[in-house]
Amino acid sequence: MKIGELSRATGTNIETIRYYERIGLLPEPDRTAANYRSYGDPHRARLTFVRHSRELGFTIEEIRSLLDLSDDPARDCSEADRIASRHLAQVEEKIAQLTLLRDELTRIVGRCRGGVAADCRVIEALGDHGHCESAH
Amino acid sequence: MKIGELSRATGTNIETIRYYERIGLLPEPDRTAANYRSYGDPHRARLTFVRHSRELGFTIEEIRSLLDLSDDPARDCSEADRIASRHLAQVEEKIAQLTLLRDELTRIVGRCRGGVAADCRVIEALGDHGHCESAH
DNA sequence: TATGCACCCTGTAGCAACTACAGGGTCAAG
DNA sequence: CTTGACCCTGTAGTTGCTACAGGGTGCATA
Repeated sequence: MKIGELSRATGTNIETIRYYERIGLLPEPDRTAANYRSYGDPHRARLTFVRHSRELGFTIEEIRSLLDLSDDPARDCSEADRIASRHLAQVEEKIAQLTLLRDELTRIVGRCRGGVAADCRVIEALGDHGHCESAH
Repeated sequence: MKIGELSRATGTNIETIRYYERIGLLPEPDRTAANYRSYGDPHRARLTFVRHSRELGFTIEEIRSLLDLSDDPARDCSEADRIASRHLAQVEEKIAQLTLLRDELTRIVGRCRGGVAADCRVIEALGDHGHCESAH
């Protein structure tokens, strides 16, 4: 399959596929006589793995480790679990942070009573951390 | 006050202060005879505004608009409210996304039973979107 | 007086993870 | 035989910083 087909099959931008190849996340595919990239099912599976992992928020380096692991079926699975667990912890931390932030923003937005900028409670709140209820 | 003092007073990296000046978020300060930047209270207040807004997740461009607004006290406050409300909506959207993601990751991590990579449920789940319960 | 040290300056390059060209080649249909 | 869709390489841009390299300044101490 050519790069456009792989792109459609996986919902990945063509430029992104070439980028993944450039950084060594995807192997270099064979080329046709016209120097077009030619992909097979293993490429598609690997790209699907990468995209799915990216959607779940794993970094490229984490994905590299996970791919290394799956390329070596005899290795112990615990590293995959460790990477995923650590990532889960980061996501939970991010949710906690954003929740504080949302509460703060809700308070700030709620203060708006219209009028001119000189009296704007939103602008006032942004300039003065003292109005905040939580650390962020 | 010199840049190091401003840095300590606002908890902002020196390089970041110079970066904000370069992109026009902070005005160019006066210079001493030795060409050192010399800041006053208005600079500190403006930088505090910027940092606080950044902590709340506003983009540089949003902050630019908010600063323009506060520089012109006669303008209507509604744009500030609009920017903050839109940002709040984005934060809520992000929380919702991350919550789905967290649930998916929790499911994936929970599947790990140890063993070798060939049988790894984590790696399997990453390679196959079909295991997922929600869109992400 | 020398010298160390903390601080300041400019300018440029790097980070993540793409995205967007510019400027060209290939191929099948009408 | 030309039009249009597709492909190629290489480079530069995005956001919001951060990290140098290579230099100058200012003050205290030996």
